[in-house]
Amino acid sequence: MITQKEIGEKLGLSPSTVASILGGSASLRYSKKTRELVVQTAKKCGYQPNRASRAVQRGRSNLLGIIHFGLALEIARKVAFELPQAINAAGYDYMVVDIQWHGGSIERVLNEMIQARVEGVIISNMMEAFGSEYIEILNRAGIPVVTVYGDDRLNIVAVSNDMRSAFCEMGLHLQKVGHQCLLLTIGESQARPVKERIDGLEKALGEPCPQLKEDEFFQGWADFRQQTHGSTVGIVVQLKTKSFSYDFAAANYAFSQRLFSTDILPDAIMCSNDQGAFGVFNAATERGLSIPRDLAVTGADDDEFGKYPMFGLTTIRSDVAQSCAAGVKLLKDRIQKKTSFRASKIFQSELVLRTSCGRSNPMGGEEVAAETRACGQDVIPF
Amino acid sequence: MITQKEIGEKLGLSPSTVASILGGSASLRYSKKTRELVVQTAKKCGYQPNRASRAVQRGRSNLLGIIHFGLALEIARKVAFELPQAINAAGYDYMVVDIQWHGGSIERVLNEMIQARVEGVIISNMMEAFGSEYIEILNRAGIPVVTVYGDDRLNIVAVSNDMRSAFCEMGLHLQKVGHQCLLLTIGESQARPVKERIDGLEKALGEPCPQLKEDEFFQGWADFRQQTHGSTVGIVVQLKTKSFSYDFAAANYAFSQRLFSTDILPDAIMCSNDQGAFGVFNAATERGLSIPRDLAVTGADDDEFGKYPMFGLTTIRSDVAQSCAAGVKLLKDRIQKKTSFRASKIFQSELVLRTSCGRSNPMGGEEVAAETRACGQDVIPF
DNA sequence: TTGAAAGCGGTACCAG
DNA sequence: CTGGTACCGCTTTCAA
Repeated sequence: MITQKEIGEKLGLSPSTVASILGGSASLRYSKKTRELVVQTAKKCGYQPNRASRAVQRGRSNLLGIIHFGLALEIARKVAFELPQAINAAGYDYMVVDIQWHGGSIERVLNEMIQARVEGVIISNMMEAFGSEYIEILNRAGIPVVTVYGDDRLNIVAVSNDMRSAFCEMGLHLQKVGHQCLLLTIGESQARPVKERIDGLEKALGEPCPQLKEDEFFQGWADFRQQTHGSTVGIVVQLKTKSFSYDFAAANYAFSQRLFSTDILPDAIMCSNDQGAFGVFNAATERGLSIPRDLAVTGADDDEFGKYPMFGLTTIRSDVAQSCAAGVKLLKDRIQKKTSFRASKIFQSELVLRTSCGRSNPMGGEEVAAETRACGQDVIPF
Repeated sequence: MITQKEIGEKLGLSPSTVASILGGSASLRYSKKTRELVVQTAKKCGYQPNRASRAVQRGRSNLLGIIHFGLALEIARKVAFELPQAINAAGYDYMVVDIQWHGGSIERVLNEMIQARVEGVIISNMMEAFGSEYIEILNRAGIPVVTVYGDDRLNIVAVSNDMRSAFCEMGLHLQKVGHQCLLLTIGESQARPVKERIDGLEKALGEPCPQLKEDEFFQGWADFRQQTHGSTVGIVVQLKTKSFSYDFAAANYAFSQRLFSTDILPDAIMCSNDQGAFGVFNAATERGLSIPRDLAVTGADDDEFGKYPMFGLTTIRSDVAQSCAAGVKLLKDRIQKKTSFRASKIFQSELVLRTSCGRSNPMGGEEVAAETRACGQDVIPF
């Protein structure tokens, strides 16, 4: 790989001349002839600036770090797709790391980022495993952090969509079409996105829901169903999920198998995301149950698969590009010290009504005709 | 972020002393007291080496580049998961880029890699869009290239699994259980992994198959089916897929809808991958067809979803970790000039028999009982 | 056992 | 218009 110095030697020019011309900063002061000569030679020899040298000299890397927690969820892949574009648009380059790629070692991932001297970090779908001790590591290194679709309990700047309003709307709709016993499945996380889902359901029901672990739930399920028959109720069931991976499909599949084997069905199962809903669908099919005839199922995230008539999944859609762009903007502001205070951002989502929740009008022809409804409002707290 | 120089100033030591101790190379020559002092101080102050400075001085980045073409396919995500681990195990760090993240601009991605001075590049699931002009760019920059599950027509070192043997085995099995008219759907790529699938099917049939574009296929389908009734035949149908994205599910869904609307069914549809098979499943369900009662469907890649009883998808399983490790090893050898010649590697795969291909014995209890059968042999050509 | 010094590939400032 | 020079953070060699 050719260097500026070598180009200078080739042309009988000093390295600083070549540097000024290729660096672009003061290139206009040089004669057109020299400029063209240098630029042409550089191109001919395939010169590309050395990012590392530039970073050393400038004292800044121009890099933002992106941290993922696995890309199994389609929503995470949407973020993975949008963030780099938003970052480039903001004039930064980026480096991507997935906690899973390092066997779950968060510390190692953070050290890589610090060694690369990233100027800021964006964490996608931040899980609880990312505790305050890790935020502290980044703080000590002077690296600001923003999370997109993550937990904001650690006093981090967070961008998210208003899942509370969305799940409330969904709960209201389920009631409207006649469902009374609503079951919400969540994972082991107690992070904000999860809390919002629960809050939303409770708001729709007008009362708090019991929140049970899987085993507790099955101990009381039969009695509960009998006693509450005829009234509108909700239960939150906390499923076991592996840490560092979102195996919602498997968790909801296993839970549904067990649930269906009791032969006592709720009216609707609301899953935290579409992956979970697919797990319910699989268990239902296996058991010979039909959705939505025997029970309704809903998800969240608007995965591609849910659009197919096999599922026709009622879900919640968020504008991922919007959130990613906002996250990058907030991070850039923090890097440039434009904001010293916490300035999270919440966007509204859309309720997408398809067939799985038992709507009256059936699906259309070639494509599933989906209604959508805006949920929540764009909010800037603090 | 503290530097070695600053640690030296703090302790009244010269920067080179600090450097030698923290760099590890010659640290044993220093007194135990000095060593511990430096190491403790560094830890206390959160010192982390500056990757860029180190790269500048050493003249090498210690980085390998990973290029993806989208992570929608589960097999691509498996590669994304395994490669970093294999790379770290080989003593390198890595940078990851997805062509999709840059709106499909391969050139831009390559320039990022070159500017980061990666010492080698691994391309995952390389598509045809990655033409010889791009290989040429990397060659000129002196960067060796290896592809895992990619095309090897460009004279690149390639690691792959023996899809020819696997598809042959699958074709033979389908015949064994009574299927005669076998339809193989492929995308627009003519890359080696695709060719191998076709070759495998043709080997199983003992004769070449006609290869048709979607429209051509439907022109002759009814006649063809009638004329070949009672004999074992195969057709390859080339579906339209978007470049830079593997939307196999959508392509196979659309094709199957059209196919099923003719009311003339093949005995089996073999898809290039499981995603495609899911598309067929969706179209079949929509049409009220049952798999495998009305027709058989097979895939490849062994996606998680295919294991569920909803699909019970017969598929082909490859050891991704094995291929990734081999790819990294080949790349490392090329970087260290241990191999000047082409040395690709082919591993065997496994045929996973589930219910979708219409086997006699039905699925078991909790899990789908799958038979598996080894396909092909580990081969080192050249 | 320690430190001085050269150098990696750039950037940026200033003198001529 | 062009070139000299200092410097960024780190590595490595060699002399003390």
